[in-house]
Amino acid sequence: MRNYEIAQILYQIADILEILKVEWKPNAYRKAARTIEAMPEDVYEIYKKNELEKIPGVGIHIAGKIKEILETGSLKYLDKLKKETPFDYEGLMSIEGMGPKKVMALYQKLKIKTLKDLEKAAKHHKIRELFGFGEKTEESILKNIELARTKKKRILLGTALPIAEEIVSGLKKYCIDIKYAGSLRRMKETIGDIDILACSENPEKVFEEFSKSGEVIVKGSTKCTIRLNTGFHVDLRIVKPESFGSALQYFTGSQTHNIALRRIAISKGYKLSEYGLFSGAKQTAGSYEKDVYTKLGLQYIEPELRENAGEIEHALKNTLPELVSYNDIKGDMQVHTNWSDGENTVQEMVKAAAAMKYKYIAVTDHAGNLKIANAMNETRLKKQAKEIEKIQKKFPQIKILKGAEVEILKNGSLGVKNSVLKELDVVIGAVHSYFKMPEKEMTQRIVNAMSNEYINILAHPTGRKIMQKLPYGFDFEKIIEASKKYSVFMEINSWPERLDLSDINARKAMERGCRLFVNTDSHSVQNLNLIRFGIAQARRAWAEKKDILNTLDYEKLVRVLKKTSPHSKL
DNA sequence: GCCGTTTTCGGCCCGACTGTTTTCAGTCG
Repeated sequence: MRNYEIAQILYQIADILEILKVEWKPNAYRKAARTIEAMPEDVYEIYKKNELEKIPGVGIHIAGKIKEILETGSLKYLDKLKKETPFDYEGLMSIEGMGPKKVMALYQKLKIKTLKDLEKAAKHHKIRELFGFGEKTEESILKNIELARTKKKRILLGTALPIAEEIVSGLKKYCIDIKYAGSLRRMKETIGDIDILACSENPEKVFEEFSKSGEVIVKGSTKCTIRLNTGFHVDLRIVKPESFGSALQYFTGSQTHNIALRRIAISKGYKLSEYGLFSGAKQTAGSYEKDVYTKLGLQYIEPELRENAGEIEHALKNTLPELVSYNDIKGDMQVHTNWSDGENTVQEMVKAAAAMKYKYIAVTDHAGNLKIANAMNETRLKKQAKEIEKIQKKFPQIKILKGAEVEILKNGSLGVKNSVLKELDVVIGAVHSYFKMPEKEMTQRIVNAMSNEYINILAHPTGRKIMQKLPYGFDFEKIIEASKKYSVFMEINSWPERLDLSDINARKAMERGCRLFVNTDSHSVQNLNLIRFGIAQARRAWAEKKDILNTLDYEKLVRVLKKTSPHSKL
């Protein structure tokens, strides 16, 4: 049972309790759910240590329920609650504008149980007759049912960021300041909607220009929401300059981070809102985001850390890590060319990397017997090595490492002979087949591969693809141990649908003493820019510069690849 | 249901927008 699943159960309880008009308990369950959802440590581990009640927001009762969930896989309390709400509350509440109160009212007055019932009632104009409902509510229900059918759920960070950047740059000329906020600024792997914050002397003009990008859903004096033709929502908020910092703080979230921050504000006699930090009627901070944190007695917290996953406690004690920066990367360690399945030549890739001021780049085309991806055999590897040597002479400012991405076979051996691997500067191992092996065998397979003396990097270690494919089952703890034992380093793959290791797994690995690489797995020149997504996940995992090995100078990097010093001494 | 250098009882983040009703409840973020 994963943290996510436990959180979902607690959210369900909160929803039902809210429908049943129970006071405050929904907040308590929701708070516990959010904490658990964002926690890097497995709840199961905490349960084993008998420390469930140490989780913030979890008291004796919720701890008992988590225990039951972990021990039996279900929860009697939830089953009982579900019986009290014999209608599809989840489906009904998934309709925009439908909350617990309306869902319950419609059930009691019209016996509406399902989305179908709801649609039918609306079409027959039954809803407008009810007290508290009206014609417009009925129309919006019909419209939103239709939209829910086509609605896209969350989208990848790599998809959302360019959209946001385009909107921001288009509106810039009408604004004093404009920035994207929300989960996008926190660089979360998926984004629910895009939040943009601006201050301007002519807000109406900004809203007018903004409205051209999509269909207007909500429009007030300070806020406008549009729907892009992909179904995706973009919010624009306009505030006064003296509130821009506090608004940026507020709209960056996360929600749990903000709630925690506001509680600190209250405990110090302040009130914190998007308009500023107030002591009575007097604003003590607001123009600059940093001031909000400073005035609350906190270290500035980078957006990527704002998940209420320990960052506030550290900020209070001034012990936050100095995160690896977006400029710290000195080279990319996984890059494909047209020797295998990449689009560009070695020279084009090297030239692009040099333009990024990289000090080194590893050319790591697929090698071995992999049927897909045009993998190279021994002869072609040798040929490519010669070409690399030629190109190296043309680009003295950047070191080109000869490498390969090698298949980890079913039994854990590598798809290329050791005598060939020996000649390479860097060897990347990856699982590309037999994803559904039993957990024990998969673990042993990967550990076997890592014990090979020439392998350096384990690529996209869990094999997950966001919103498409779950990680293959294996014991992550054992891989962490193998990583340290054999000096084979896991990567954070920057590809937006991979981001593998994830922020949570990367943090777990680093807490256990692992160092990582951040690579793009580029298949074209443009892909080299994906590195920012990988670095973002490293930052979300609390990585400092020392934790990321491709921040090292070339000379030190080579020592790492030659495995001459143990993992712990790097 | 949780939590406490104001409290073991009595609070619980805060504000915008919409639609309904006519001063506010519900929903959303």
